[in-house]
Amino acid sequence: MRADAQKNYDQILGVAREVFAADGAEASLRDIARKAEVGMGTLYRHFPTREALLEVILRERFEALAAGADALAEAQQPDQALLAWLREIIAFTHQHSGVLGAMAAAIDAPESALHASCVSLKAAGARLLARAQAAGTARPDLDGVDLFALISAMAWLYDQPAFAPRADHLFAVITGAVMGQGRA
Amino acid sequence: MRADAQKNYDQILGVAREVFAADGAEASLRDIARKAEVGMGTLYRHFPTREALLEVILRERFEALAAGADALAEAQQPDQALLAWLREIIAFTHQHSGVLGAMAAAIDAPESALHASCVSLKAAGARLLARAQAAGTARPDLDGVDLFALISAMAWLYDQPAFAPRADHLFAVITGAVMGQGRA
DNA sequence: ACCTGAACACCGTTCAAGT
DNA sequence: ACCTGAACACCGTTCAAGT
Repeated sequence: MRADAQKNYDQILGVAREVFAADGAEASLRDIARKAEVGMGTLYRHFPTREALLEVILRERFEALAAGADALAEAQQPDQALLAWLREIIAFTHQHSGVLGAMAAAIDAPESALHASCVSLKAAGARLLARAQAAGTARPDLDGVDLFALISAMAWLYDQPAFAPRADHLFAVITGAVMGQGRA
Repeated sequence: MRADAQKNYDQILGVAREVFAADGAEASLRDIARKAEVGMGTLYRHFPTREALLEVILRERFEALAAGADALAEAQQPDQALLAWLREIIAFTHQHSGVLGAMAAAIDAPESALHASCVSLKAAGARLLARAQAAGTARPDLDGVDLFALISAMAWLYDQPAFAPRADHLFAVITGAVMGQGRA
């Protein structure tokens, strides 16, 4: 890559990190270009879609979450590992509002730049879920998509100001249902 | 109201019903004004906010749902009444995508035109919940806001194309948790 | 190669001017 | 009183023109 192109690429990425963190996944791309001091065409050249930009920013976090799933599986009981991982992923989405909405849209869209991340994150969760199910500590009638959907729904709850104060409690209710401990 | 004003009011309302049903609660107001063949100012004169327009359109449905809650309480066992009402409200939101997101935002906003509807709907659900709790067939650690939050989250799941095929199943999982039957 | 910024087609909201 | 539609400040996306 040419030196000036590399500089613009880095500049856009740095600004986008801040703006997405502040405004969520629906943040203004124009605003990002403006703050990065590049033309709109430059932003589009480097990142043809919003998803492409999000993907680069979130990739390492996704990889860490997927790796974390396997580490937890090694270290803890099946149900505790699943629960700990759910806490991790929710803590992550909590700082990136709307990201799981974008992920949900990318699950069925193979052409989306976020698709691969969705699939591997879903698979990481599905492995933990299957392990807990084999141990009899998770509902057997859930699959990877169900788990992803429930995670997304919980992330959505955390994003709503009216519900955020109760979101930790609702997390416990929903994960309780996943663990088959609805009466806990 | 002047005759021409009344005519415009009715026209806007009729068009808005269709457009909101087709495009969801975030539908373009400009599009509504255009299809109703009125100027933007006319739309704003009659409905100063998007919420005001939504409220008029949804009010009778909300009232029916609140009345339905009391009718169910008369007719059925506490847990069955609550479950049947949850089905009703989800069926309703299913046809009006995004409406519960708008409702969630209005819960903590007394100035919103949707606020009163939120409160009465929340109260209707809370009555059914309290009755089931008293009978020992619903988790005692949930309140009206929690129930509203879970309903909203389920409506959000139905609105996501990737999750919609599993939404009925996830409805069963979540309501199972409310009923304290996570292991069902 | 790569960049810029205007152009285009949208949006919500306001308001001067008309009847 | 009430209505209209242009104006303003945004947005995402594209593309001719520049270096």
